[in-house]
Amino acid sequence: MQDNDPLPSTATAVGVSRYGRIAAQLQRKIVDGEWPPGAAIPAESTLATEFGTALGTIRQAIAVLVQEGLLERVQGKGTFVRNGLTGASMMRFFRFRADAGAPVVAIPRSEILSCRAVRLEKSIAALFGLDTGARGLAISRRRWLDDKPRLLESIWLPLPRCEPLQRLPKAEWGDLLYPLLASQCGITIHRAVDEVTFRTLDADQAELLELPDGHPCALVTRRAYDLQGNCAEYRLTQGDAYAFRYQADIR
Amino acid sequence: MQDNDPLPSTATAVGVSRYGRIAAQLQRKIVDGEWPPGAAIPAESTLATEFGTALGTIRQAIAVLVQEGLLERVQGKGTFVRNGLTGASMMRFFRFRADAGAPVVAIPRSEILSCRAVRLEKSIAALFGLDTGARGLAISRRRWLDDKPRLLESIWLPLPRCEPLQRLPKAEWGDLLYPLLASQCGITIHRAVDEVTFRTLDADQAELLELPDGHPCALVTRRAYDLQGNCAEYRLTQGDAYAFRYQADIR
DNA sequence: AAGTGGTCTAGACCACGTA
DNA sequence: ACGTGGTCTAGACCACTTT
Repeated sequence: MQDNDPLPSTATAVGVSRYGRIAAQLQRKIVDGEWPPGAAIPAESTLATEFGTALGTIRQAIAVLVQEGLLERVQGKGTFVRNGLTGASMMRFFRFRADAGAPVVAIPRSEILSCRAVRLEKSIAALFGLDTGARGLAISRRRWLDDKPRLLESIWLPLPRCEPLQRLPKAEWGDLLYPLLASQCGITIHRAVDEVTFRTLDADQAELLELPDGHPCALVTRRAYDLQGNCAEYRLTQGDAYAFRYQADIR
Repeated sequence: MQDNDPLPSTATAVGVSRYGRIAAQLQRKIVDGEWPPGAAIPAESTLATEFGTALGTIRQAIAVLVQEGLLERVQGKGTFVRNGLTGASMMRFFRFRADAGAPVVAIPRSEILSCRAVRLEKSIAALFGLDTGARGLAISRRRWLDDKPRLLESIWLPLPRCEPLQRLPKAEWGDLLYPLLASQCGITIHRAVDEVTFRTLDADQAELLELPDGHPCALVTRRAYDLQGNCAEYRLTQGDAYAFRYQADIR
């Protein structure tokens, strides 16, 4: 019987139970990239003999990570490491295009207005777990759908980690940030917390969105977290309030 | 070994598995009121002998209902039927009071502006599973916090079921609807789906909320469901858009 | 046919809450 | 001390997917 280190690692609610410790060890393998996104993890029976426990215990450990959204079980095929968020989910807050009932899943085109290294505001630095005055990347984007400007985004990223993006030519950015964070910086965004409030647009913002000055807008504030649970992005997104729609399920 | 009816009953995703069927049977007991909200259900071991299955199978059945939000397990004490929603959760969408960081949990005072029987709009009747032209209860409320009007609510209820409310004097309504639905009509609200959009107030609404005409407002559309999964309430809530705040967790 | 996860059994001992 | 749910074992057979 091997009975390894407790390994409280990150966010996994690890009590002292066997399956909790195993779950933490499996999570470590995912976080360290030993089991990359999309890959299948060893079969339950294999893990059971490896860890020297009963099958049911391994199943319980896997259930924890499935619940956390890190793993996905597929009957008859295996258990797979989930890919991170793509970032396309931002559109779920807005209902652009004709309300033909069809949920909009199209990815809006991204136009990078600016991208430069800055000294991070105190609160953002703290969010990233950095010291006050630490450097970060500040990105400003405008996003288009159906040849109309729809969203304005201000994005902050921690700078030692996201340095590769600084040297990347704008032409190679593409329309989605998270795949870029994965390929260039090795950061997998796995969870995000969004907060929605309402504001009005100032003159500059209104002009960029081709809306009247003072027009009401929805402001979505996003904190995105990597596999280790560290915040790796702070983002403000603004769009026409009248195009805003959000659905919440309350149990 | 007893192997009772399949009992697909309501929303429980009942495949053909043993624990699925047992989950459906347990749910039936809750829905029928045999196990009322707050009560403890029999111990796992008791249920296991009653159903003639292994303990683990019962545990799996209970897990399904816990996931659905119908049951709650408490270590060392037992497994309990959860109380329905209180309705106080509407306030989680708004941040009134000074932004002292403290989440507002206070229940706003309810002022009933009107309450009368009407012919339901086609779409609402369909939502309730009633024929077009069926009757319903239409309620208009204004809700106060800190001696200021904060929210306007329009509520529709299906009428054969909610008849007791029609005869109830306004003085006895109190501030929350759902406890009233439970005590007067035997309806337990167990789940709700909210949708948030953005509007502006018309003159009448603005006056009632003591805001300027045309002021931006958030509109929350709610469909509330009872234990059987039938819709038992349709509600529109409007409040100052600049006091609106909603947080969403994306995994 | 072989391998995977899904279901199920019949036990055991532990941790927690209450009396 | 007792009853509850929480953890764990060492098997078994089934359903699904791929070779």
